[in-house]
Amino acid sequence: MADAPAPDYRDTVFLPRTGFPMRGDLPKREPQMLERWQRMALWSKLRAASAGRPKFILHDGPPYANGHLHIGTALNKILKDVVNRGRQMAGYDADYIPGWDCHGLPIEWRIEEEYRKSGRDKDAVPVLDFRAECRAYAAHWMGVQESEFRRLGVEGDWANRYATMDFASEAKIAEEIGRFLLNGALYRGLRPVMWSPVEKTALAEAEIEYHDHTSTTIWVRFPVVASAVEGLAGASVVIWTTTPWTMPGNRAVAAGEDIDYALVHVDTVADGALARAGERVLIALPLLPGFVETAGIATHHVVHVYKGAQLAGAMLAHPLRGRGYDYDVPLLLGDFVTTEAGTGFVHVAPGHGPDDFILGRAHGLEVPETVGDDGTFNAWVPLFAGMHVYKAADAVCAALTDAGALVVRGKLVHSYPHSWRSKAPVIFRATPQWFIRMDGPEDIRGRALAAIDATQFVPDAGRNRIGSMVAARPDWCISRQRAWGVPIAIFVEKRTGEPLRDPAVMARVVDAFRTEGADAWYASPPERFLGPGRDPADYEQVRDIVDVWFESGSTHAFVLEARGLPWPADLYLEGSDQHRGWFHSSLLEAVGTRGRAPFKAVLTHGFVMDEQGRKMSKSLGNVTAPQEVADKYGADILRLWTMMSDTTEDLRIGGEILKQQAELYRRLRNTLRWLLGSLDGFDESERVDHAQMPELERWVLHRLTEIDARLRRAAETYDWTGAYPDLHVFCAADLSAFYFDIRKDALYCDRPDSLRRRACRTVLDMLHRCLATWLAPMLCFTAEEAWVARFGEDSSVHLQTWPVLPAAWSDADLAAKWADIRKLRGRVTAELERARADNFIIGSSLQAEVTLSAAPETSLLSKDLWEEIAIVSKVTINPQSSVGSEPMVIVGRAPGEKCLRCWRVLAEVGTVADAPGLCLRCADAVAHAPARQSAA
RNA sequence: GGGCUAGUAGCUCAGCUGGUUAGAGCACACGCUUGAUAAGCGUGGGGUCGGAGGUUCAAAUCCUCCCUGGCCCA
Repeated sequence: MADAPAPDYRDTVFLPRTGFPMRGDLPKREPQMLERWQRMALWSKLRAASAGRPKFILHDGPPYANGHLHIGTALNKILKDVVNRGRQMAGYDADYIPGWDCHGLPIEWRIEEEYRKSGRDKDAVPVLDFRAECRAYAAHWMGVQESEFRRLGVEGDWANRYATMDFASEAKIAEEIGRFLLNGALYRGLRPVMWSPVEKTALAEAEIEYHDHTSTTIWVRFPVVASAVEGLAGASVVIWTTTPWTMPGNRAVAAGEDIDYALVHVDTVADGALARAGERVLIALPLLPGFVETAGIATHHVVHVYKGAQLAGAMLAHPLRGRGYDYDVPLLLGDFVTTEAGTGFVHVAPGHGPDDFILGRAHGLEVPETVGDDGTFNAWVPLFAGMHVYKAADAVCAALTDAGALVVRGKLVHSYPHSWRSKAPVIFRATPQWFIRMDGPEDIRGRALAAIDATQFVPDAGRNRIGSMVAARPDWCISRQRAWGVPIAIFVEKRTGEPLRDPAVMARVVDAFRTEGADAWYASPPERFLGPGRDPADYEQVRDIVDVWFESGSTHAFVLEARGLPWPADLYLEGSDQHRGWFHSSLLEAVGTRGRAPFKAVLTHGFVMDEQGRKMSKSLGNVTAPQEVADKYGADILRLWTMMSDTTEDLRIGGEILKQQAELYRRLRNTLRWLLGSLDGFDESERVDHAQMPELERWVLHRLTEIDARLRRAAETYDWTGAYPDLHVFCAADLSAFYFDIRKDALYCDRPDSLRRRACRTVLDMLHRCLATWLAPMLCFTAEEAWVARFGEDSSVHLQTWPVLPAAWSDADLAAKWADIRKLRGRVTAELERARADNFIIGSSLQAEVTLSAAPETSLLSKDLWEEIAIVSKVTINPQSSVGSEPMVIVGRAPGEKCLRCWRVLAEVGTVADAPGLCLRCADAVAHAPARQSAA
């Protein structure tokens, strides 16, 4: 007996047992999960299961069908997916229809590029063939992006996704334009627009970017020919401009009302200066010193100083008078004139600038169309006909010099608008365009502002941002001179110049588009739409297409309304750049046609930066691609990253950050794994009522009610920031490091019928159900795996709703008490550590005996419970506590032998006959518990 | 250049209606465990709260300016 081997009790211990692997192996497992959901038709099951519940509609803002997903698009879609799944599991019917934006310049540009590469001429190709190529291109990328979105776990009605190029969409877009036509808000006007001579089209603000550009600057004399003011006869007004090519379009000069202007007599000039001794010029007084130097004026004296208001009304000569520019040029007042640069006089060309246009219109000036589509001067323009405006500087300067009008010529590097596609500089050019008016009888602006007030913004700063834009924006120019889009399918009566406002014509157009697509506009003769009784010769068929922002601004009409979904949508969710983009155009479109916003709430997120907070760019090599993350770590890791970030601000991503996310994931996964293992063989008969549970279990259930409230609030308000980090802390700090660690003893070693163990397993069951369903919106793959591991292949966590927790579980007093308990426990673990480090008294905490004294907290629990909570073998509570002093913790070696089964060190070990090396509890357990079944 | 917005430990975030030695998780170091084990537990180090002024008895928290990012606009 003395040398008999120690009995091995390992098989009598209830260790965790589960097939749920420790390692996620997500890149491999996730695609299999996607196939499984496809097989089980999860989407239709979801819709069927939630039929009759309150609808939740997040209306998808369409990404552009061009190229692979980038991280920002992935972030956006994941966030949408979590919001949708969250609402679904909170008890709604969250129907989600993803969609794409298909028309527009970028795709058209790509097709043109292919043409150029293969030496084909775009203009020689029939427009319908060209459009067909664009359509095929967009369709291709829609397919690519769909599979990339789905790989990220994004769930939605993919089979019925929408696209702006669907025939039904094109028809609806035409119909929406028709609404503006019929209600009078649509008009044709001449306007200076940003025009790209390279692409031969007007550009939207979104299509413009600013780069440095070197411009020729000129100072030019405008001789005064008539003025009510004494002493101006024979003098010249000097203007300054950075765009010499606009001189042929000059029709006025503007001065500032309150600016002081000096009448200067030039006495002497430097050699080579174009300024002339003896001449008199007008210059804004603050700008005189700079001008004198620039113009090479050696000596001068100021004859008189006038206010701008005094000068107004003077009549000037165009500097090229006698060379085809013989009209008079009035001197007007403009509030846009400043003395920051130039001469304080602004040359006004109504066809070439917004300020110029507005001032010209106010004074009834002509708006000459001096420049054609291709950026060359029109044939009627004297001196410069046929010349390209970018190459006109020398010619204009030569002509001005010849006319004796040029005072100085210089160069300036400044920020100048360029086309974002061709990178070429753009010009302002007056062209006929179609507009939706903001301040007509329809009062789109006023109603849009009211709609903004009535909308919930998350975060609230968005309201201010979109509000100031709407308040300040000009009329909406919706026409584009391009091929790939929905035509502005209307006719203009040649006799009156008025658009034809006939609902029957609109209806014919819409019907044709619905069955044949917008190509019908190009493929059919006009009489098909005009109908009988109208002579096509009397009408001009508009060939412009509509701004793509108008199309995407109409998605609410063809995705929600046309499909019978609730309108307005509950939520629009996009990046913060969409304040000027989709939120904005959707708002104006819906307000203009339906009088209110198409959304009840707007959520915005920030942009994704690299780990240093810098913008991602190929040249910096700091780009993180969502596909690579999914392939290397798994989509759940990317989803986790999204939800662990503060999405209201810009977020960061990179190698280190992703590694950290993988660590966070491991904690969540192992929590689920241990739960599953510890619930092995769980039977309903084990359940214990809340009232019979130990306080520790009731405390866990209390914590569940807190997390539950947190998540439900997130689902309701869409503000998920911090919700999942809180859940993670719960798993790490409350469960793994505290509750699980404490309960391992009871779970592994107690008799299966012990109340303590049954209560624990009851709680573990609840924990598993809560964690799996709570994590499901974020970790859609892993949560499913953890659900199926317990409830079988036919089940799905996504068909569940979040458990409704009994209100009785919430117990604030208990929470306060256990906060104190954990504080004291912290002192014990710190003391145990010191005992380990300093004196090598103990290794495992079960080798320790702890004496607690001198504080009221020690009486919070009984000696036995302190042993449980502190995971030590013996606790002694010293009754001689003096109230109010710091608790004293003394650590020693626990007396007795180590129980071979539960490893507690107790004096009682070995006292039971037939149970060598066991404590009383374990002896009892071994005697009464059947040997464990071997794992299946 | 203008509007909006941010800058708290190596990382992700709390704290910010001004008030005890600024917190958490992760990472890191050290240790324990070897019955969650390519896991688990504990202890610890680490921050002049972007910078400079100012208000106040007291500022990460309020004000001003500056620096560095970001989005939008010009």
